[in-house]
Amino acid sequence: MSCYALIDCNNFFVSCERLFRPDLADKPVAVLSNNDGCIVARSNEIKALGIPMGVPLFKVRDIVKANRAVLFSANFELYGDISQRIVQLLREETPLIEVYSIDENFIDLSELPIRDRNAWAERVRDRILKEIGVPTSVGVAPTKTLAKVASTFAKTHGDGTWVVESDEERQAMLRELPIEDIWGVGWRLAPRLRDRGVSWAAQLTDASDAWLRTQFNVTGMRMVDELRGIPRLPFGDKAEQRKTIMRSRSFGHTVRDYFQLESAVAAFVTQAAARLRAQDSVCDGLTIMLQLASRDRGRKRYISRHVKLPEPTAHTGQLIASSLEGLAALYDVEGAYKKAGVTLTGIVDRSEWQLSLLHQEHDERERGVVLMQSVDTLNRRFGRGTVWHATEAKRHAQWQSKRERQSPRYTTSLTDLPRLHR
DNA sequence: TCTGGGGTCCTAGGACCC
DNA sequence: TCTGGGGTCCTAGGACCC
Repeated sequence: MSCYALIDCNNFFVSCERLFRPDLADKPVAVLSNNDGCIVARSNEIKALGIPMGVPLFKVRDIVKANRAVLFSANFELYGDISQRIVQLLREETPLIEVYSIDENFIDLSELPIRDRNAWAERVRDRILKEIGVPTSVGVAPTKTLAKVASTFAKTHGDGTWVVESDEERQAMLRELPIEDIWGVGWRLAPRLRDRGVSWAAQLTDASDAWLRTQFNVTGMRMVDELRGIPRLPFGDKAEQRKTIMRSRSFGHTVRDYFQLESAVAAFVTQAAARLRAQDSVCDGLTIMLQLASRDRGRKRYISRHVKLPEPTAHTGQLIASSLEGLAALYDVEGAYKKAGVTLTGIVDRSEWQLSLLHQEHDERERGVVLMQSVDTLNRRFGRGTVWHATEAKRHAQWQSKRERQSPRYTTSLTDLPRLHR
């Protein structure tokens, strides 16, 4: 039978900040999103104050102040580095790992010769806590969705671990799981299901497929199967192959100047293209998106334009050229913009696409790919932005987000090393 | 001609997660 | 309680073509 583990880092960004600030161990601590806009990570003390996930900072400013909560701007360089150390540790356990997000890793335990899964889960949890210093919740179950549920039970019902071995245990867990806590049921679906008398996950797995199909699309049906113990989600490398890749950022200030938009778009394309090459793919189109500074009855307004590429590519220069066509078509001198973004679409494996190529064209394209790979290697080794495209023109980069409360890059920059003595 | 069927591409936006 | 972040996937509806 299939068996997956989810290793979920508790309050991850907060845990990373606390690694170098032990004085904050039992204080209310939160981490903000880019541009210091929303709260995206909360210590238990912050959660206890009733501050929800993703809330805009301005809405909770008073309660933050009254409780002397400590706020940090997001420091992704630090979190990314700690995350990589955890992945490395897990790889010592098994190569069958899927890096799901910066703070979540799945492991396929199906084929591993483990006699006692409880003991395994506890040992892994202990290792990450002792060797890296980050507390985790480890859930083990027959599907990825159930492992995710188990990891939340590890927090609420267990001592950091929760293992589902039998079908009785699976059903017992689902009888205690409110539908809104299911991975894939959000604020829209949950009230609708409750209206129809469904409050617990077990009621979903017991429902007839005919009825379920009237409530869910393909994604929802997949989710129910997963809860029933039937794996429907891909695992491993395949799961990391994105069908779309997006990079976007809100500006620190409203932007009107075309050249600043150009430099922002070029920077986003550069990042997205590196991600595209990292999964060894090419794309055949891209969409440029701008968010307008003005609102329509409180709603955000977006405009977008899709550009079809002359041929599939992963070449940053070609992608930037096409993206600027799209930007020029969207741009209005009268416009004021809050945010820009780029989405790469029509993504296919490079090998798949190469099969359709003629021989003589092949060499020339291959040289472009090799050049780009060298750029990626340099930027990986010496830091993002070591080699960059002229259009990114740093002198125009006044669109950068706000980061007013960022902690030092303790682990990735020599100038930011913690000091023991003055 | 405004029409009927079917396919594809684009835009806008919904829904969810962290 | 549904948005002052970022990201992915999905779908409805319109335009356009055959």
